[in-house]
Amino acid sequence: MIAHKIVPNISVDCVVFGFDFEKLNVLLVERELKDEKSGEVIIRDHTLAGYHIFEDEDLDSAAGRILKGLTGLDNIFLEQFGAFGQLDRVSSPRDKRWLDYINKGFADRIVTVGYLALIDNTKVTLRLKERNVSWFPVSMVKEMDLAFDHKYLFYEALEALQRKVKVEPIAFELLPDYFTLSQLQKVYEAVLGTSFDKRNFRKKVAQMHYVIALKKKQQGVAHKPAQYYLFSREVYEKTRKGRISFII
Amino acid sequence: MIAHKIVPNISVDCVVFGFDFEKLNVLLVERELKDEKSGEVIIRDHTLAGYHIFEDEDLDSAAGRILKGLTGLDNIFLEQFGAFGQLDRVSSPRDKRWLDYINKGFADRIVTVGYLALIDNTKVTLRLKERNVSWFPVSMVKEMDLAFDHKYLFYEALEALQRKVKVEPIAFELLPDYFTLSQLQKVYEAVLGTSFDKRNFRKKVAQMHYVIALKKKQQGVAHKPAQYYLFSREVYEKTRKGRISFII
DNA sequence: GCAAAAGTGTTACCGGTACACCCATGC
DNA sequence: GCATGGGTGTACCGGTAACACTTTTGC
Repeated sequence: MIAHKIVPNISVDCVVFGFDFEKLNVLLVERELKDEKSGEVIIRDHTLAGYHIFEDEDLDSAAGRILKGLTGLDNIFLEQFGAFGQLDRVSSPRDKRWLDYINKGFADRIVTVGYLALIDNTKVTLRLKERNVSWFPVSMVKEMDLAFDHKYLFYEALEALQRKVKVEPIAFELLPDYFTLSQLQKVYEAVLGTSFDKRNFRKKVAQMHYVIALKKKQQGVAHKPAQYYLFSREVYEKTRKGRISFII
Repeated sequence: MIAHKIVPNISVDCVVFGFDFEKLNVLLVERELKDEKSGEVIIRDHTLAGYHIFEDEDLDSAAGRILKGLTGLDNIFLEQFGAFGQLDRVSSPRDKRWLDYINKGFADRIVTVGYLALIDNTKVTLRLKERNVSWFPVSMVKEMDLAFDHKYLFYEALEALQRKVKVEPIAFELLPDYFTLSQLQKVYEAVLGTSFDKRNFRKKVAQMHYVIALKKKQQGVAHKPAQYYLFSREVYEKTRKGRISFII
């Protein structure tokens, strides 16, 4: 393995969202520091998935590399939601102690670029146990301790997700390749924190010609089996409407 | 004046838009390099308004500082539209030569944070002539030479502006405090590159209760004088609709 | 046969769009 | 009085929202 030189004052942090057909979850990494002598736990909290960028990679590659490391997946949906450079973002006593401890030559002043990542839960559950990484319901984050300004970054990412999901077909990134309309509805509801009328929802989806019914149906379920659908990006790109009107 | 230490590998670049009641313009800084002996012009092109951040300021402050320097204005509308860290963004021969020439200790690898700035033209026209800075019609940029990846940044900013203007009340940032409805319509048209029906546009504005008619009317114009309006952010914040529906 | 989720239509209202003429002012 | 931009209403259409029952399957 080649040793890459890190850029000491620039990092990327990924807010990775996943959907378990019930609720929206976020991927967090456990951070633990024990006193070397007493074994007493000094720090135990969580961080976003992030790391410094390398001298020889750009920002998107750095984010991709981090996600690949955590999930084993390439081609994850990734989009910036902001750059954060507050002077004090890395300087709480707890965080300073942590930085001293890991001692990798990071700067005191770190600007981080936040990436929103959406992943299909069904493709990753396996790999997570190998690492101190796990899914947490989005609703639980507000009671958790997160390192640095990561709680702030998390909420910025969540807002970006909520904004974008209304306007771009990104909800599909949280679902498997084949999904039912109920699952699709639940993603939207989980992300936006609302609920929709089933019939109206389906009428709307019916107008999205890029959501295509398959021959396949659910099997082995104790109710009327649902039709599977897929999202076609090609059809989307061809048929997207150029809505020019602006909103009140 | 205190000497601030710059961060050699992090900059901000501001894409400053202005509106002259006709078309959308962008503020660009002339860059010129002459050969010391022959006086021959080696580089003459334009750059965005940008500079490295200082060790003791955050990203927003850096952008604010740069704008203050160019326009004399505080409280300009400022919003990030992305962070850019391509490995080659600063490495064309021309740009390398320029960096050698100014020789301020910048790094080879610079990550820049792009800021979208919207300013009220009527408040700045005075100060510009003092500097090698001027307004260019947005439509002219495609034929211009811009430094580094600034043309790319410019178009990213323009797209961000077009996206946001449909969804947030930022068009007002490009207008004076008091404006007529025709002026408002023209801003939207200039930004989005479309045209709207006058009656429909006014019906829409009538539903924006945060656009408030004043007693004042235009004076000295060779036609029916127009009513002035103002944008009230307070009313906007109070009455904004929580549209939850998503778009096809 | 019953529990569980899938699937389906109608009506009422509102917002969007298309479209043409009169008004107030300066010169 | 004429040129210039300001200002206004109506009819149609399509999208959104509210609402309840039947269907298919596993057990």
